[in-house]
Amino acid sequence: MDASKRRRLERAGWKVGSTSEFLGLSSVEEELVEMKLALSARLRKTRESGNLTQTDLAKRMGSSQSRVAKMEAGDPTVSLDLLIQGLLAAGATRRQIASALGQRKKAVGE
Amino acid sequence: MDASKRRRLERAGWKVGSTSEFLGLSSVEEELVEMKLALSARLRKTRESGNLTQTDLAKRMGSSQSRVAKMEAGDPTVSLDLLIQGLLAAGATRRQIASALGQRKKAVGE
DNA sequence: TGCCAGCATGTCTGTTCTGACATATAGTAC
DNA sequence: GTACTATATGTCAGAACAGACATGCTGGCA
Repeated sequence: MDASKRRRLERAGWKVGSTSEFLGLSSVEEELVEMKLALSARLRKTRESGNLTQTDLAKRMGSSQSRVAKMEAGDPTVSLDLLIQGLLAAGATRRQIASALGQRKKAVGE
Repeated sequence: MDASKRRRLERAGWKVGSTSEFLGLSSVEEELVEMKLALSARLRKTRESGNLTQTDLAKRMGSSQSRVAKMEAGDPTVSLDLLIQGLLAAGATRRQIASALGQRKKAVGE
C-alpha cells in the first residue's frame, strides 16, 4: 500500500552506497537506482573515450554542463530518459546501453 | 543547434508508424522512441504472462489503470522511467528489460 | 603568483510527466 | 436487455524534471 507515497519520500535523497535495505526501498526502487548508477558510470566512460568534455556533450544534446555533471554523479534529479539520451548523444549504441543496463554492479575498483 | 527546441516541438505527437525520417527526428530521438515502443510491447507481454490486469499492475506500482493503458499504448506522455518501473513491477528481470531494450523492432506480426 | 579548462554543486523558473478521475468502448454472462 | 470486467482516451492539478546560471573547487601552465 502507498507505494507512491513512499516513492515520493524516498526520491528525495538516495544514498549512493549500498543503496537500499536500511532505507527500506522496495526492490523495484532498488533496481531502478542501480540501473541509473550503472548508466551513469557508463556515460562517463563513453564520453571520455570519445574525448568529449562535459560541455561538449552538453552542447551536443542541447543541455548544460551542470546537468551532464549531475548525470555522471548519479544525482537523483536525473531521469533514466536523460541518461539514455546522454548515452546516445555520446555515441553509445543501443546494444551497449542495454548491456550496461543489464549489468549488475561491480566491485569498487571498476 | 537548437536540439532542445526541436525536441520540444516533436515531443508533442510522434506517429507510431515508421516513426522518423519524414518528421526529421534526430537519430537520438528516433532511437529513444523505438526503445519506448519496444518496452511498451514487452510490458504488455510480461503483464499478460503473469495473468495480471492493468488494474492489478497499477495497484502494484502505485499508479492507475489509465496510465498502464497509456504505457502499453506507447503514449508519448509516458517516460522510460515509468515503463521500466512498470516492467519491474510486472516481474520482468533486469536482464529481460535490457534484452528488450537492445532489440531492434520486429516486423508487424510480432 | 594569476589565469584558465574541466568538473562539481546549489538554486531558480518553466516544462513535462504523473496519478487520479471521468468517461467510452468491447466482450462476456446472466 | 442489464451488469460486470478489461481496456482505452481525455483532462487536470500537482509533483518531478529540465536547462540555465552562479559559484566553487581542482589541477595545469605560463
